[in-house]
Amino acid sequence: MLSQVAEGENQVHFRMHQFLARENEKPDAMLYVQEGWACRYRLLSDGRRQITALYLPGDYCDPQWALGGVASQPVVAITNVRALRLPCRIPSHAGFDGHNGFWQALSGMIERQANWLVTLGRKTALERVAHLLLELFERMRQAGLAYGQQCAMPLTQMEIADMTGLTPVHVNRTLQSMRARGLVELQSKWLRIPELQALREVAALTGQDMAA
Amino acid sequence: MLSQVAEGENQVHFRMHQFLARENEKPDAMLYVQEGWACRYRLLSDGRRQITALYLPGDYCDPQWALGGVASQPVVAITNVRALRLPCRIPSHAGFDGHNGFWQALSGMIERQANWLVTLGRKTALERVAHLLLELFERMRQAGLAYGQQCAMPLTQMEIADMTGLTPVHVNRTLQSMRARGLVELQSKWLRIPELQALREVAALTGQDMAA
DNA sequence: CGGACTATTGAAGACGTTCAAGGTATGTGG
DNA sequence: CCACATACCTTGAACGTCTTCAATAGTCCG
Repeated sequence: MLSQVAEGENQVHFRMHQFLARENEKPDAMLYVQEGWACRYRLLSDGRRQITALYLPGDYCDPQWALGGVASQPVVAITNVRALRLPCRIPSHAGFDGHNGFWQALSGMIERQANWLVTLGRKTALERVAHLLLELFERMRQAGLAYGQQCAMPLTQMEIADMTGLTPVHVNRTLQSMRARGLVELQSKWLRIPELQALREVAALTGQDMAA
Repeated sequence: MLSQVAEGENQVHFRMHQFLARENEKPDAMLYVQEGWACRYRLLSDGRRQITALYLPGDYCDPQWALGGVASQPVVAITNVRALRLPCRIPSHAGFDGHNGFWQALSGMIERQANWLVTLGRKTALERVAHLLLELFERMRQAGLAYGQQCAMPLTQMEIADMTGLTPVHVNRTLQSMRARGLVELQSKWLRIPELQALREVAALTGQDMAA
């Protein structure tokens, strides 16, 4: 997708739990994630945390940096991450070549964000977790990282909780319920979805929520 | 803010409850809201509704249309709306003139969306309603439509519920609690905030959430 | 092998929902 | 200008989902 020229020079690595960006920092480059997962989040003063975006291989981190010039929320590596540094500016819309993925990435991020507003505002624990697992699988599949009906899933239950707005305890119970129903198989950081359609129905998606 | 040339020709009106855009429609123009309120939302199959964005005077509806070319969620007028039709395309970033507000509007929308993820995922009813009323007041103030510590607030309690992810009944009780504490005065579509700082603390904002 | 993080389980409790009814505005047509 | 219909707001009581607290097991990795 990107030019191979001088890739090595612009490649950067982050270890698990290392920051890709800190709050209110002015990033000097956007990152094109090649390997590993990261997340953007916000922390409330009493410790409550909400993850507001996930970055998977093939994602730009973060398109918004090119708009405002500032990272308003911290981004931290969930696993080890390998990425490419890209110029942090709005590409000319005339020359779509080179970074033709930028607008698509920005649009996709806004779309996903709006979908999560619906999920966090109106859905049950079961629907929330289903939404998350489905989105992860679909995004991994589009990145060419799904194998059949399964893919890597490095999130801990606490991270799932911080994404879905639940407590880790309740995520645990919800996952058990889903396993018991045969909706998902999830163990040792690996996710398998026996019946994609069944999980879609449980997630209460509207059809516009994500690539079918 | 916008050129006065030929304004009349491009001015459009929408009545309360009329659609500014329908789901999956390809809008032929962006709208610059001059007067009135509108909202974007998503409806689940069982009737649950979540509002995902509010459009107030001075807002663009919707910047994202210029990116994807499609309105993925319906937009409906909350009050009567007067707006200007603008070309629905990404402005050249070299020529900021004319639509210099576009990037700022887009960036602001993404920012607000991320803040609502935090609120819907992690905050209590009281904090949610406080966040909403504060945001409305601040945005109205920036649009020059606040008078002292008050501004118009045309939302019904049901619309507040669909924005905050609560039930209308609980919004009612939350508002009463806020009134009893002297945090807000809200009657006949008019909002007054006696102590801005007190409400900010109740909203559990982080300082980055919105213009101070 | 030890230490820390992660997952699991149980019991009690809180916050918000649901259902239902009554009261108050608001706007329209006669 | 009043009558009426509709929408909106308010209140009460019972219920349910999810949280909180706490303790135990499992897993990973140096």
